[in-house]
Parts: sequence; C-alpha cells; structure tokens
Amino acid sequence: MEISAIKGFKDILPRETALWQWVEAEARGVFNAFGFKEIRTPLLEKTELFSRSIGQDTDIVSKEMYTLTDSKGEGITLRPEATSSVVRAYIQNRLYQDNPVQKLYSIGPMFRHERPQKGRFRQFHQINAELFGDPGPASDADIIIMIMHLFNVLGLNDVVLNINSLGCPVCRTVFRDKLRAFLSERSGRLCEDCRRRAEYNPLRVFDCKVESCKEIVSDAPSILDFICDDCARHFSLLREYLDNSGIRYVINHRLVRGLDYYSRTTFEIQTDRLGAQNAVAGGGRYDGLIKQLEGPDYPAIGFGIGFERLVALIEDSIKKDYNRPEIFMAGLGADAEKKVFGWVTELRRSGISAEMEYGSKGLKAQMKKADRIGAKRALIVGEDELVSGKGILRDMDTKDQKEIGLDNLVQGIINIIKNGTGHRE
RNA sequence: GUGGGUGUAGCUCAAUUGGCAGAGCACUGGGUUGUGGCCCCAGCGGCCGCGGGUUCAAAUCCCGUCACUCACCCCA
Repeated sequence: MEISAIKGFKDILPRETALWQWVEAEARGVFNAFGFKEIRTPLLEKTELFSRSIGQDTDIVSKEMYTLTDSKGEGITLRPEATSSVVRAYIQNRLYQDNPVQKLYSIGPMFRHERPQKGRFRQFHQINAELFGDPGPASDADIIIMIMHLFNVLGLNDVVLNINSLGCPVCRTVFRDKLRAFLSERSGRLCEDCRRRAEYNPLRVFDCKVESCKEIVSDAPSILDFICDDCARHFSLLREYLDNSGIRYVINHRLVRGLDYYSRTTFEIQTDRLGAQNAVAGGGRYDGLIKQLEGPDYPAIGFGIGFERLVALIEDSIKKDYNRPEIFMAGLGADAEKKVFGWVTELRRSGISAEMEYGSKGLKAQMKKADRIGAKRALIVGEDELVSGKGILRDMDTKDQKEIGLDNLVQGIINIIKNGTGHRE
C-alpha cells in the first residue's frame, strides 16, 4: 500500500509555494512598517500552557489537541494556536523589562485534531501578530488597520471586517446571566446543542446555524447594551480611530470568539467564498491573559490569519505568473550543448534563472520545452552559430529574434535583462 | 464523534440491460533533418480503492472495509 500523508495534513506543492512566499513577503513588509518584529516559538509546549490560557472547557483543549507524553511522563502538545506560546515567551524572557510594549508577529503551522473539510485542516498555518503592554483603543485600531492594510495589499477588497466588544469580566458576567435567563425561557424552541450551550456558554448560541435558533437569537439582548461605561468608551474611541482612518467595518453584536481569554474588542474578517468557513482572520483583546499565566499585569491584543484560507481567496481572485525563467538555452549538437551547459551555469551563479534541456533533443522539442516552462526568452546555438560567433536570441512573447555575440555572451544577456529589454512585470 | 456524496490512466471524467476498460487534457515521438503555442497521426500510461459474495460472466449487483470530500460540532 502506497504511503499517504496523514488525514488533514497537506503538501504545499511547488505550484503553490510561489504564492505562499509572496503572501509571506507582503505580510513581513506590512508588519515591519507598523513596527512589528518577528518571534519564533517552539511547536511543542507543555500541555498545561494551553489548558490554562485557552480554557479547559473550550473545544480546542477538551478534544482537539495533539497531546503526547514524553519519557518523563510530562504532557506535551503540538500548539493549536500561537498566542499562548508568544505570551509564554514574553513572560519567560522578560521582554517587558526592555519595554512593556512589544509588537510581535509569527508565521507557522498549528495543529488541531478536527474533522477536515473545506478551509479546515489538522495542520494549518497562521500569520499572527500580538501587541503587548498597551491598554488603549489606539492599539486596537493600530492592529486592525494593519491587518486591513495587509488584505488591501494582497488585493482582497471583498472581505468584511466585523467588530464587537465582549466587555470586561465584570460587565460580561452581567450580560451572560441576562442572556442565560432569556434563553432558558425559550429553551423549548432551541435545538439540542443550544440547550447545552445555553448552560455552559450562552454566547455560543449566537453562532448556531439552525433556523429556529437564529430567530430566537434575533430578539436576544445585545451585549453592547450591557457593557460598562469604561468598556463602552473604549469601543467608541476605537470606532472613531477606524472611521478617521477610512476603515470600513460592520458592528456585529453577535460576534463571539471561541477562546476564553478574549475581552473587550473582538474582530473577525469574514468572507462568503470559503464554504462553511466564514472567517479568514480573527482576533481581539486579551487583557487578563499575561497575568493569568503568572506574568505582569499587562494588557494585550492580537490576531491570527488562516494562511490556507487567505491563499484560497487570492487564488480565486487573481492570476499571476510567478517564477518565469529569464532564458532557455537551446543547444544543437555536442559542442553547442557543452557550451550551453557552461553558459547556463554561469548565469545561474549570477542569480539569473536559466534553463536547458539535459538530453540531446531536436530544436523543435527544445523550443516546446522553453514554451512549456514559460521562459521569457530563448537562445539558439548550433554548429553554424558556433562558427559565426553569433547566436540567435528569441523573445518568446513577441517572437522577435536578433543576433547576439557569443563572446562575452553571459554578460550580454545580463545586460539585456537588466536593461528591461525583455518582458518584466 | 455524527450525517450526505464520491472512489476507473498523472489530471477531469465516460462506460446503456451484468457481456473485450474508454475519451479529453497532460506526457513522448512523428508530420516539418534548425524555431514553441494551432492542426493531424502514433505511442506511453489501469490492482476499475481494498476484501469477500452472487453469476457462465462483475467497473456494473450484494455485504463488509478503507480513503477522499462536503456538512454538523467548532474554529484560522
């Protein structure tokens, strides 16, 4: 039996990696402009880190983690999200001693043992950013403006930013009780799942896709009517910053995030192009988490972008040629083939992507290959050209051909490419 | 964990009532001895997911199983 990858784990193939690299480079560029530095944390952490930060009762911790026991009997877990690890690193390395305000980003794989479907995998990748140490709404705005700018740079203008406030631990509790009471009065008309949710996490009922539950929820109290004065002021200042920066958003008072540690601002970037998955990115404020993990009492806010989901949206909307070889060199006859091999090697050492045919082939076959790999130009050199000292340089897009001297050929080709005579983007 | 759909060539998919396993694309070669994309011809390529059963005969019917996929739950 042929060995295949594990369920929910995917190869990112050569035809996709150029796009991944482009997305990653754009993200790094945007983050750098906003003053964020990269941090790389381990993929494995002590299980306790996640159960204490994400929340014991969340689905992620209770049934989706890849957990194993090391030889000393300690539970270790493949990270299901990035924030916990970054917070741990912030505390452990005393990064706040330098400056409590730390702006960090990271890119890498996460692992959750869920049933795979469209836009959902067991190993998936996230682009994460965290801003530690600042409590004000300007930080919230900063991080939201940054992520929206990135989407803009990537050409994604049809996504919708949803924002909400979950309040602080104090006012959220008031609302939670209110909502629980509202739901229990109507529990007879709720679906089975929601009756359970109404007890342990009533906010989750907002996410239910059953029609009857949606109807009930549409009349439910809004958290925005219950948040305390401080939380309300924070939220309205955030909106002011966003408005002044030209950020478009919708206020979604039913937006709930799945992790326990969120407080106040939460946001999600949604799309209808990902099947049942509507979020391509999500984040929010988690002011209590650093202290909860025995660090200093500093606030924080961050987000995660689903890399696969992001790439899927881009693949859908723009087509772009990546990695076209600058030149294909066709040699005819043993002498020319040897020459071509040398030139190709020299060009590659100069950083120019050059290709050739390895076996002896006719010119037609070589031209066909040049076309198939998308070479921008082709050089043709046979016996006649070796004698005359002039090769034929063909532009594969325009079919223009001209002679090019074989003495100092490599420098000549480099000059042509650098001068933009060829077709560059 | 639960439900639906699909498993046939590298890819996308056909195969009538159970009767020789096919097409398009891709790949290789040729038509054109030195010029790519279009056209024509030929070639290469199959455990019909796997195991069992029914039958003279199974890709096709039955049972089981596995995989993929979409959806639920939940999330990026």
